[in-house]
Amino acid sequence: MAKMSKKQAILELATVLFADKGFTKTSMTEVAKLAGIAGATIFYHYKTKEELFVAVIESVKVGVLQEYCASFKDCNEKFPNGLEMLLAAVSFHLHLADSKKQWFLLLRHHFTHELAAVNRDCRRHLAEIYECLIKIFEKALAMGIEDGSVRQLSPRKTALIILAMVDGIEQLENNRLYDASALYGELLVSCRHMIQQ
Amino acid sequence: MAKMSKKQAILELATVLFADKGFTKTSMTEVAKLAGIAGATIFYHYKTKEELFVAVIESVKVGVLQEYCASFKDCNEKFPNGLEMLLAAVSFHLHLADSKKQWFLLLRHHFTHELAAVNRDCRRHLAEIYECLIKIFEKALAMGIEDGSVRQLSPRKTALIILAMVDGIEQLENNRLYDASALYGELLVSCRHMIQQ
DNA sequence: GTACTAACTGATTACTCAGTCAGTTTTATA
DNA sequence: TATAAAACTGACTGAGTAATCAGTTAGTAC
Repeated sequence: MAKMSKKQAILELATVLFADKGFTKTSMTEVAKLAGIAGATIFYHYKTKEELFVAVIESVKVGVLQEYCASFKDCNEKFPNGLEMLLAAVSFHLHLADSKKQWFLLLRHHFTHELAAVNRDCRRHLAEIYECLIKIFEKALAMGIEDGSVRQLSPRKTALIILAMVDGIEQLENNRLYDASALYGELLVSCRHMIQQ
Repeated sequence: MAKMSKKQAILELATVLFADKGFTKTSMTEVAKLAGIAGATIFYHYKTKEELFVAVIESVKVGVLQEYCASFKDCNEKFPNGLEMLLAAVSFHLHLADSKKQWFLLLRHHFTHELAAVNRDCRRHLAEIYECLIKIFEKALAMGIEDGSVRQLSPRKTALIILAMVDGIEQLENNRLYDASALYGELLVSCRHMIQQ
């Protein structure tokens, strides 16, 4: 195992636990125990539990922005048209939500949005994350309208709808009542019909 | 205020609090205080906090099933074709999610699905609720394929996708980052494109 | 009125948790 | 090696928690 600072260990374990069990049911003692440090050490690095949570959200933001920047820079050249770019973006989102389940679990937790309502920093991070997710779709749709592969629609509104749809599918997956991964193919077909000329 | 049994009062207040603050952050003392009864009274009617929660979920199930039965019986006659029926069902879902926010908040809480994984009754109620929501969409789609208003697609899978989409929109609404109600019109148009012939 | 039951309660228990604090260890620097 | 700062810790506190229980009240049948 790579050596890392205790502060970093706290952040990473808190990410796992907050995502898995939620804010309230995760105890600072538990984070400390898993990190192999004294309980009080967490409070040396993070003044309160809430501050730790916001730090976790910030790290998710950094991660999401990195992933998307890496995969969608020079996107104008990479795709034949806007329609194909949008479908690629949806695929990428599904793939990322699978490989980084924790991030998206955290974003969906009720507490995250409750906190965002009263905590500036949390709200800012959340807004930046969502803006990044939406912008990719929006850009693809605008491109598609330009190049004729996408019908006349509001890129912004439709981007929000597609985000909601993809997010809804992931939620379904987490709920375990239905096998959402069996829907990925159908989802892409549906998206295509939804936006194509 | 209408007279009601204390048991009923407990159930209704618990519904509000569980929906609003989640399971963990709602204390039995708080429910009792709001109901104007002694804390121990709750444990006379419901053995544990978990049992109370399951009772709340059950009451949501009863509510959802009633609402949908009332609005979608004789649905074969009420709509010109399957496509229009599906759009009506989507509209109805959006409307219900607005007028009965608590129900859908409860269904989305992480804890609800955690509990469903280990509690038979909770799982059964949840499954019945979702099955009801999906069946309406599925029936409309199957009708639409029959009457030619809907393209060839898997009614079941597409019903799940549409449910996920609608649910995602409502989630967006609750997150308060975006005004999802401004998307309702666009959502219906998107659905139409998605499934029409 | 009496007897019986269901509904209800106040006081208490055993426990968990976020956060504090005084003091110790580690690290960096001179 | 001496000194100061940063990192870390064990022991503790006070507030809040679900659940229990012995006992009280309200309702009903006769």
